[in-house]
Amino acid sequence: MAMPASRNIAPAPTRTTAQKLLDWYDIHARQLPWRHPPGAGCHPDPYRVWLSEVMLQQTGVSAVTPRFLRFVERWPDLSALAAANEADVMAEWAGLGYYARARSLIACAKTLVDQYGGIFPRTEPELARLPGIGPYSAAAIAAIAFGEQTIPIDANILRVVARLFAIETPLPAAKGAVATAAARLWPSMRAGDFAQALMDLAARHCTPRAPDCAPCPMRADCAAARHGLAATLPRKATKPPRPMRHGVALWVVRQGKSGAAGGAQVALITRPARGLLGGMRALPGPPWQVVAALPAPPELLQGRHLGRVRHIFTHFALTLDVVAADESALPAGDAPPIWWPLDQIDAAGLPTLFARAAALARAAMD
DNA sequence: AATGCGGGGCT
DNA sequence: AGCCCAGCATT
Repeated sequence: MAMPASRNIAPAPTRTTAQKLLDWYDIHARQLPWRHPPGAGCHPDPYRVWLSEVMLQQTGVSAVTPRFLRFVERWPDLSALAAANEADVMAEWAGLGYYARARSLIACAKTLVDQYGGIFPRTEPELARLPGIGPYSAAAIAAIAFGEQTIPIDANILRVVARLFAIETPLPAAKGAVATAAARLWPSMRAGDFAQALMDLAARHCTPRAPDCAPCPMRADCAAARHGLAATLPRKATKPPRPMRHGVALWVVRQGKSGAAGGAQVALITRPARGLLGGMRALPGPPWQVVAALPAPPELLQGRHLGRVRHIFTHFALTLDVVAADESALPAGDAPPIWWPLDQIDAAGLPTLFARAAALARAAMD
């Protein structure tokens, strides 16, 4: 394979580069609830490492931390999670996004209990066979929870390595070169600490937009810093524009049966298990349509227009009109709705889009 | 190799 | 308004 475009003319970073970072990490490691501090002498709980890695897939530490603490308080170990009600787990995950992660998490817990005696395998290839654990997470769990000498490469580590070696090939083509460079950089011990050290450096100093190179312990060894390229790496192919979709969410309220539990109820559905917001509860409504321009609200009066919610997904922008409607407006052919107590809507586990639509609807009804 | 899949916080 | 993030599964 040809070497990547690189300005790594000076001697390649050596093992001392890694040692500099480990020394920095021993002082500056972030304290996180799924971690043991460096030098603790034992590895953190694999259950917590696994859960944190899954939550952290495409999700930031600040968003994950409170949700992680809530989750482990509710299900403190693997057996508790494997025995959990699946709808409860999905509702607990609501708002975190990428809901296939939660379904894989449940499947993985059951697999571990049923086929592995409730014990995590400790090698990278075994871990990578489990649901929701891919190449990165398998390597990360093996290194952090079991001390295996693996090389997890996430977006943070990729960024730091691309800069250290001034790899100018655009992503995703640069991944092979980054893996080769990372293997050269990696120390022969403390693989887990080294991975987490790279992540902490990436979060604190080697940031995507405006890296702060002055405090970096590896600055002297960084080819990008020498060439003033740090802020421009890694390079990325330009992304296509985001198309627009439009939808209608129905707000259908009925009076519950009289009695102690009586009260207003709102119609919810459970979305299909696969696909967008899969397996999550939602407001009913017809399928969303791709549009070139938004329809004016008066065109969609199947009921009283309560307001509009705009929501950005990864690959399209949605405008959702929330409409108060009669029970007869529910899409024919759908399964019967779940009649959820209106005063407990916050406990329904709605993903953010529908939580915002419901909040808007309740405000508009007052 | 490319695509689908959330959401919030940053600039 | 765009870019970013402790990626994975599917095709």
